[in-house]
Amino acid sequence: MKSDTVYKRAFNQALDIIVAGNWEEGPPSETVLGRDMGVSRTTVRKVLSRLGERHILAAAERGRRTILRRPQPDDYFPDAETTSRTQHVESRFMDWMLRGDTRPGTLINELELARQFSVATASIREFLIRFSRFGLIEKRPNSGWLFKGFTPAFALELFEIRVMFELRSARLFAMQPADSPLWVKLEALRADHLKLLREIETRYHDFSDLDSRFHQLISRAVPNRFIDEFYDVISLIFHYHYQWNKKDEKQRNEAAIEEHLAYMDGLESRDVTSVERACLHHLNSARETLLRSLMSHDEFGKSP
Amino acid sequence: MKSDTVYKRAFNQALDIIVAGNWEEGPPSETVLGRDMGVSRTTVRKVLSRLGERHILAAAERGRRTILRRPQPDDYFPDAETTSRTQHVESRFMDWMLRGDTRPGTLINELELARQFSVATASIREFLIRFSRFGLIEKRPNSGWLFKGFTPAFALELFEIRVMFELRSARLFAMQPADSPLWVKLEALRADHLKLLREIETRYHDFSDLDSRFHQLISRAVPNRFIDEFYDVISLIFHYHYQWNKKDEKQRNEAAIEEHLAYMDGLESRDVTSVERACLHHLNSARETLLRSLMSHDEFGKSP
DNA sequence: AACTTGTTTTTTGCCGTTAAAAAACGTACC
DNA sequence: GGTACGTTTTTTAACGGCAAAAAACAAGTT
Repeated sequence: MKSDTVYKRAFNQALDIIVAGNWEEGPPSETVLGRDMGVSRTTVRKVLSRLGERHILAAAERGRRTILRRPQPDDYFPDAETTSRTQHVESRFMDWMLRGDTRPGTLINELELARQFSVATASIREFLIRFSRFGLIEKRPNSGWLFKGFTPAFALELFEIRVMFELRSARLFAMQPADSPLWVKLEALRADHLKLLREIETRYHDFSDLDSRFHQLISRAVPNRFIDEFYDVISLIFHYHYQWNKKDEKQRNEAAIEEHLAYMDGLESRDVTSVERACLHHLNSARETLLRSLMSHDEFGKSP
Repeated sequence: MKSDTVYKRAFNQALDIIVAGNWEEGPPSETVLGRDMGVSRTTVRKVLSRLGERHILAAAERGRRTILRRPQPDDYFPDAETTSRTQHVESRFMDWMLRGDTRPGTLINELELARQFSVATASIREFLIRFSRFGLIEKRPNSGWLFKGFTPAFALELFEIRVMFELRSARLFAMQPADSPLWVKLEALRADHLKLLREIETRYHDFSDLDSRFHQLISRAVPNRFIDEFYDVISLIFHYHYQWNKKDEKQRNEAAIEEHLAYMDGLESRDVTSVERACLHHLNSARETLLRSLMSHDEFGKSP
């Protein structure tokens, strides 16, 4: 059956809101609550009912509920129970693919994965169909899925497209009118970059988030659904890949921040040539990093 | 349960082979047969067994089966029984989307479509997940799918990418060495274009096939899985779209053939500027055609 | 009339199961 | 040892069903 992670996540979220002291006057209406937490009223009512059972919230009295006590750590549902089946399958699969000794050419067996991840085959199937657009697996009808490998060839093809898309978006960004709100956002992002650079010693893994915010800002200046979709591919690849490859993370990120700053200078100069130069410089070094990491994985982690 | 379309298609295919007179000495071994028809031995045996039941093939005698009679039209399974569930859902959905009065912003209901197409919801779900990469629908978790519409905006975004990819591929094609087999293939394709142009009055719908062969040839010169995948999007869109919009088909195709020929001249000149000019000219007119057709559909077919 | 909460209906997400199809296993023949 | 065919096992494709979550409906309140 369907998992109740939506409810459990919403419940934890409600506890956070109470802790933050936002319900001093009692919670807002069910409808408003549902909108704020992004769930249906059905779920809101389930959350409120549990808050009542646990004596955190008093029963409604003349349409007003009051807070009885401050939530404690053990009121929360554990994190493991708040990740949906879909997320679970995704992370297990990425792990299996990136960390396991899965070699290019391997045939993926739905049934086996289902057993291994303890989910139904349908969940695996749906995931694989969704995942197939990332270009790493390919369907063989009435047979399994072919794993094509997270290989240098994959990285090169990915970056060929990425360069085309990013150059296009960077050029269009530089052509935005001076009063566009994008420039303000870019300045804010520059400030975040500078801040992170000062605190690089301790906060260097926060770069990954900054990186995706930066590239999203550029590419969303003039949106195109196919480019947006492609960025989902990039994000997922980098998300899992960097979770696995921590080597030289600090140096890599420090260098990338400098490249981003130069890239921003280029954009603000509005000079196409310097935009392109800075953009290419950054993407080339990103490609090198990814390639180097794939090679070393091949050499030390996977050879027979 | 699973449909037996694989078997039925294979059976019809076997009848064709017999009619073509290729089994005069009896059929080859089950293994070879399976490889040739692209099915497993299990299916081959089912086919052979039915051929026996219907007295088309005699029982094996000293390892040799012989043909008893020539297959008749009523030996064939009807076409309707040879289309897989997946194909069926695809064509029904495209019809629903393109011909029906489905407006942008409509929420797609899995259950309703399942009932309408008489398939299980899982089949619809899987199709929608696969289809979502075409950028026309978007998932709303725990709710349905949002139909974003086959709108001019969609066509413009599609062509923005198409132009980027095609210019890249055309440039790379023009840079191929003179002894590359691609040039031979291009010449053959040119001949097909000229032939079709001469017989345009009667054979004008054959252009669609020629068009996709031409663009595939160019883009596969230096392959990139993401570009290949994007061409699947283009092919599907054009396949169903032109099935529906027949207006001015002859003139449109005639003009497109001329553009293709100019494009080929550009490629063979190996001059980047002329390649780009011819390529852009063709793509611009293709975009115009699609846009015009979308507009007229909006105006006359769908307005309330 | 817009809002709020209680109740019912519908739809999604997910599992278990079954027939079709593939793959693996076994045996015999040359 | 390789190839051909009979048999068994495994896997995919697709259905029906059930709990979670959303959506629709209903009635009461301000």
